[in-house]
Amino acid sequence: MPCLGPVPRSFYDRDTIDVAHDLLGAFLVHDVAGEVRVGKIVEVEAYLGELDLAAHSSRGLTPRTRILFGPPGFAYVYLIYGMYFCMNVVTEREGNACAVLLRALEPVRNLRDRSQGPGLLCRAMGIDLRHNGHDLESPDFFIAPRDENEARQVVARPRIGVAYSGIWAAKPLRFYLEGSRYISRK
DNA sequence: GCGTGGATTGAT
DNA sequence: TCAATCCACGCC
Repeated sequence: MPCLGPVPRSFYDRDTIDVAHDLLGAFLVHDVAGEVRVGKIVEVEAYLGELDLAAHSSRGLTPRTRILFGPPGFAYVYLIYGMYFCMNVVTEREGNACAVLLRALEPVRNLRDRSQGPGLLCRAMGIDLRHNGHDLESPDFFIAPRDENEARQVVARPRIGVAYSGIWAAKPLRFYLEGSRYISRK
């Protein structure tokens, strides 16, 4: 069982790869009209800021990427392919436009639809554009910490769907829990 | 104003 | 392999 309550903002105000690792096994919690949906994060991707050609922030500060350039601990949600949403958590200090994409959840409570893959994750959790810029310190939508005593193995692989990003495409910035049956793809 | 393409997904 | 579906963003 997840211990209830959000991780502090300082959790996000760290190196993005460290945050990505510590998000694996943590719990995404969203109160949807009184129904509390909970999923265990089993797969993420790190996006390392303006230098990372796979990151949205690599094209600079625009209306869409405003949240990425802001302080850590906020949700960056965007529409992809006109039909799905993707959720990131903003990391590192304000101005370092880094983030971690949440890619797959293991269902814990009130998750009836599949949540493997960033689009399905948002659909199952009831996340959409209204949550862009949401402060993850708030009680209705937050991330609760993982159990640090739980044994686990983290696998690093190239990120999905970023073949256009040159040398950044091959970097092992996708992380998942080894053995989880809920990761989005092999 | 117009054209292009995307951090996806599921069907063919 | 491809279509669904829509908007951000670059360029005219």
